[in-house]
Amino acid sequence: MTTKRSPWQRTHTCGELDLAHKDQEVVLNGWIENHRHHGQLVFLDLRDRYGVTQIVVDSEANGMVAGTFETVRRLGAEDVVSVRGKVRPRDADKVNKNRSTGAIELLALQVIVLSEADTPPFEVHDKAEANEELRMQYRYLDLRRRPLQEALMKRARFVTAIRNFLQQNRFIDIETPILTKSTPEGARDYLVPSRVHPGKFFALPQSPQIFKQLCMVGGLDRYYQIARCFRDEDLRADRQPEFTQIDLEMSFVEEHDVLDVVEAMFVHGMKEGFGIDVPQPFPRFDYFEAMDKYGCDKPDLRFGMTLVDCTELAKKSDFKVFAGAVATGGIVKGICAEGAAEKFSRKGIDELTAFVTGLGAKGLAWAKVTASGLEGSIAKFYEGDKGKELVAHLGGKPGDLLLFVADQKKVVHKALGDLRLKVGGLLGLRDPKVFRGCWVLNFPMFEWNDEKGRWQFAHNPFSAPVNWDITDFSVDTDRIRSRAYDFVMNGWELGSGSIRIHRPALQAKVFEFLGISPEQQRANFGFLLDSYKFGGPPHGGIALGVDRIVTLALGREGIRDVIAFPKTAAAFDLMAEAPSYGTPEQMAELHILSTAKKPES
RNA sequence: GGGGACGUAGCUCAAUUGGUUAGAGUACCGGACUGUCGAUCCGGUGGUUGCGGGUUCGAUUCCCGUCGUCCUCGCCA
Repeated sequence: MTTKRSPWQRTHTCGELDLAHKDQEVVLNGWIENHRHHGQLVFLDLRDRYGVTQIVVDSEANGMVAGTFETVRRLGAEDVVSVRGKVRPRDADKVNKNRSTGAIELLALQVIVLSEADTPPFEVHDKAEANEELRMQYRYLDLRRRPLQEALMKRARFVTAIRNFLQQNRFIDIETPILTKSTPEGARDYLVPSRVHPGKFFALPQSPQIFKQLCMVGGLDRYYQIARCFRDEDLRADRQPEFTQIDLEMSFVEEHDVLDVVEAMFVHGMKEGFGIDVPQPFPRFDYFEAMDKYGCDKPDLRFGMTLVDCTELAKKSDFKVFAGAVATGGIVKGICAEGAAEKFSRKGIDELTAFVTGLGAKGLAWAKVTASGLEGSIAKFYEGDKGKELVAHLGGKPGDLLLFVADQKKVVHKALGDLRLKVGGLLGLRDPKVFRGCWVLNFPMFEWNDEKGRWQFAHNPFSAPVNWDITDFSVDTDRIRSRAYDFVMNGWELGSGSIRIHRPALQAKVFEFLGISPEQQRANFGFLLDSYKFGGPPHGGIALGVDRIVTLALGREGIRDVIAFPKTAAAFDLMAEAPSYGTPEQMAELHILSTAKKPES
């Protein structure tokens, strides 16, 4: 084997030449991004991952290899070439300040075509627009562009920082199976038929949950994995059928141990990966506190405008809507939009009203605070001292806009919580360059499923109840809390975890309450339950969504913008055209008969 | 599974109330040009208006169905 560099191979990248390389003879490799012909003088922009360098091809240049100029005349966009040339400083008035290499240009001595390109289906340079369908179909072309390259490079830096941090904090990177067992609760599984076991299927993991807990039983103490997870559910801008989590688990810990280490890890990753300083510490909210103040379990802390309970004041008023809601067991809450009075016309408020009624509220009560009192739909019910009391209760001042919803608590929180976000957005309070994290703890353990007519896990079946000694889950079920926590930033749920149950009797009791028979427990989780019989340590952990974190940090629209090869909303890979039909031979070997009608081909 | 938006030249878009030969920019091809950097100038190629059906004298336009993309509700323990 030769170790010698071939003559066409690059000595530098397209992003690194500057005045320090003056007069050097170098070789660059890259794609033709643009070409500008001036008769006997041609400019080429040569692009690689590192940047763009201007190549000058002068038909009268000394020392240029014969035929080079004719070669260059035939070049087109996206052709791959090797250019040997001499680095030449540009005149001061010809410097391109938009490029790192803008102070120089490369005077070509020889150009070799390494690969010819057809006219691409869309223009590859950054300024050209192309619809997302086409960009996904020709993803390798979109990958040549800066936005995706930047996202992938920063994503890699972030993940590397996370790995380094966890390695230094005694976590072990452990791989868990991709071919595993289907679980009955939770999201729909992707199934993989077994050839060797007729009629049986593996499932792709929705997360490594059970395996990471088994790592704790296995005495590994601290586990982590940058883990691919699979869920066969309908997609959104922030969901893909396969996605990546920073998954970790720790033994002999309580909530604060997990939260502290994850918070430090996250802050480190944001700094190293994206250069973003995230202020610490992150507030830690009890679930009900978050619901009361923000109307949701993933508060956006970039601005205030918290929900204020006005139920007591509402009782005193003659406003039938308020009184009526209270009389039927409902509540009244309001938000105070600082300085927003003049920013919302009557029409603007009508739009807000339509917004909340679309969320189930019956209407929107409002008032503008003036120097003399209140103006607006509820003003006549809150004249004089009553009005002053209301304004003071909400912390309002002249120029503020007060917005109220009266209804059952659930409706109020949904409507007013979402309204808070909408108004905050309209007032420019949700700056994408500001990052405010928080924790929400002690989620309800169960939630009622109307459709199935039974209780189900609100978080996951392994989350411990706050009270270890609980014996009967059927008493005050809706008030039982679990030691589950969410990691939230700017209104996005970025991570979720819990302290787990590690005692088999308690785990069995939880399953029993949810109507999962001992036989089902054995069939689905037997190996986990068995493991606890041999000494399961107290443990807990969390999983953070890498795709969402990167999307948020870079201010992108959706997670497809930070994934190299994403799928469509219908979970289809437009480039690979996956999934595809199995051949009859494959199907037979896998003991599979499809009931789907295959379109005539 | 439900709702909504979109689908016209390789790409990004336009096309009056349903009316003449479906246009523009860009890309591409050809020509001119030795200092451009989103080069410029001149000329040219390029269309199953996603697909199928219907209404109509006439459909890019209206209706139905279907396919695809995106958003959203359900769903995502």
